[in-house]
Amino acid sequence: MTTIRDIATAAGVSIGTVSNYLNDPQLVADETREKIHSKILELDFHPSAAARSLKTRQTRRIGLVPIISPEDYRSTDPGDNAFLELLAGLNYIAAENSYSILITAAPNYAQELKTYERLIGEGQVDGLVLMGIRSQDERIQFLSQKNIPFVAYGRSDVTCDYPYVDVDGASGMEMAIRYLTGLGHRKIAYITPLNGLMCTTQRWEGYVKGMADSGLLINKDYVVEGDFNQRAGQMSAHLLLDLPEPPTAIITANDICAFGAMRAVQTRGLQVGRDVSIIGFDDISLADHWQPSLTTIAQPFRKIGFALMQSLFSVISGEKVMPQIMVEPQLVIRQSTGEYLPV
Amino acid sequence: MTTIRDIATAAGVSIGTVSNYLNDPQLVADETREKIHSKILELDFHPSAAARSLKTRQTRRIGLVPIISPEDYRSTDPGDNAFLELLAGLNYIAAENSYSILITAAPNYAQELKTYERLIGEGQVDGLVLMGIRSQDERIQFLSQKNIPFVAYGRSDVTCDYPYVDVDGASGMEMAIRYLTGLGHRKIAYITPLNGLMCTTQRWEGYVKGMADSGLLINKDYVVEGDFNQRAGQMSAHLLLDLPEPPTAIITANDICAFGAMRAVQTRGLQVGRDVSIIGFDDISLADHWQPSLTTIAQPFRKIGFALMQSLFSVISGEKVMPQIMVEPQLVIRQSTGEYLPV
DNA sequence: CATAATAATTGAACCGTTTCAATAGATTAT
DNA sequence: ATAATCTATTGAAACGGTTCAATTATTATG
Repeated sequence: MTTIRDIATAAGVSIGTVSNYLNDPQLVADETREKIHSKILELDFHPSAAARSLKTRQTRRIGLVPIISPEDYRSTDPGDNAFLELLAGLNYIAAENSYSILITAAPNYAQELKTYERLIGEGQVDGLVLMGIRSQDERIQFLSQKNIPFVAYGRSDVTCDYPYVDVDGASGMEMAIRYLTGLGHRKIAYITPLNGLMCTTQRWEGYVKGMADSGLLINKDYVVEGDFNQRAGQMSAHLLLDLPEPPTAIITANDICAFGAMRAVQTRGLQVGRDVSIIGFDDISLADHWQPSLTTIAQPFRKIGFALMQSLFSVISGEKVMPQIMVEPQLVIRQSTGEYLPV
Repeated sequence: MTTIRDIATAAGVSIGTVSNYLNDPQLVADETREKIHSKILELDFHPSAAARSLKTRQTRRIGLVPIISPEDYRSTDPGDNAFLELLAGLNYIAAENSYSILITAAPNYAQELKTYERLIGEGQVDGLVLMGIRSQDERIQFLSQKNIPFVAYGRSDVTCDYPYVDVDGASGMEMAIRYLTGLGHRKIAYITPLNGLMCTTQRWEGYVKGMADSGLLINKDYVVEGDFNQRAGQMSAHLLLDLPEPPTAIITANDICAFGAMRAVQTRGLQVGRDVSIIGFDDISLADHWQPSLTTIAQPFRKIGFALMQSLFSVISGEKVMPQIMVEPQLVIRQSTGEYLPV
């Protein structure tokens, strides 16, 4: 293994000069710079990350902590496709700044905080990205209080102020309802995301406001507590369709859940988009390729990933600003929604 | 920040003893152990990963290098769901051994090897996991030659011997063909994965052997070079169905591709499973929830992740064995395939 | 009882960088 | 000619652990 000492010896300078070259090449004379440069190539030198990090207290790594049990696996609220898009976004900006993403699994929620604490305590990462933000999220309180750099993908109802990037879920819901009422729908059901997640609260507010704005009363029967998977969508849709007066439109927790709901509608011999309109959330790549294609409230995950990483960098660099970015979702209209047809 | 010195002082012992406690508690007397233990809790001490790693040359990190451009993103051949399952598998075993996964994006294939080199050179990771194994994969040659610990998810046609975990794609194809011919199909088309990937070669061998075993000749028109996305499946299926004598069964590159093919079949007013049988590859979670549900050759991604990580650990620990594990895929029969009905 | 063996602890060297005060040499100002 | 300034380089002290030969205390052996 080549060390900075080998380079110094080979180039006939002191290690201090090589270090200068590494960190600020301007500091060394042209001739010396050339000599060091060529020796580095020749001897295939890569400065030790550990030694660097020990001295500078910088790791150029960002931590991400999914919960992974042997069977189950919930990194976050965004589903597979969404999560990977987000990760790609994070990673792309990270790589541009020679950062990497360190993924450390926690076996369950009980170990979660410990894992964050260890990651920071051991100096494994410079900062953290939080996903799947919950109500009264302890992670936010913990990290804020300890003054550890982080960004969250999502707002929370905690007392402290913290940096986040979030999608305006309420506004998305309002758009969806405005669109549906515009099509003549009045019986608009809603399969909610998981209870306890902040996005659930926010979207609910949007649902309430959207219904009120359109002069519609909320029918408790039309609101079903759901989840992010097909099974939940399917079961919830069946519940809704079993009602004496079934809804004519259903807004779901996310696209995957919407697929399940569509399935339920179809197995009853009804036609999605004509008999029942269905709206998803996220706009994963499958939404456009589904049969019929899915109308959905799109979150630009890739860009959210960019924004999260950029925000985290500005937090890490100690700027006094606290990034709090809201992203507007977009309603993408496809075939799963259509005009209300009076029977 | 608490250091080992603080603990030593507080507990009234030398730092050597604290170090012993950290690495092999048996070495220190019961009484001393207790004292150190309580001081560590009290002072919230976490040993610095950098300092440790500098001395021991161990990082307890495993590297993974996806290719991420601002728009595109190909980590590997497995699609979203598959990749996450694999990652969950890796991460779970990693976490059990207090390892983390370090994900570092390379912007393109040209930068790929450099990224691997840097990761190892800087001592960022103890080993690497390779995915999307290609023909004459330079990564394998490079890492083998440099004696860097790694495992690959897939065999390759390189001259050197290396550790891998792989699914027997050929056997999977044979099973699929045996099953289809058993249903009476004789015109069996095949949409291949991306050219250049080793899994493409292996599955092709399985296709050839399977056809031969069933006494069927290979019709060049029935073989279409495909890809892992819906668009490719859709276009390829259209090509096949446009033939004067269209196939009655289509085996596809993966499930997502199969979804595209199903779409093509359906838009022509044909019924999947009756008029045309379709078989996917992977068995992602959607396969079972698709309409009609997809018959597919299942790869147990989660378990493959386990095996990859375990193999990598045995390579890292310097055992003389070279793990080379073959996993049998399984044919999962669902609704997208059915008996051949003579017209 | 002396000696050998065992157990517990210590102290210092070392891992490979960064950092910064000190120095040498060259250039400019007085 | 001397002092002041600037540029390029040096050398040594950190950073926070691990490791291992040396030391001390304790127990077993002949």
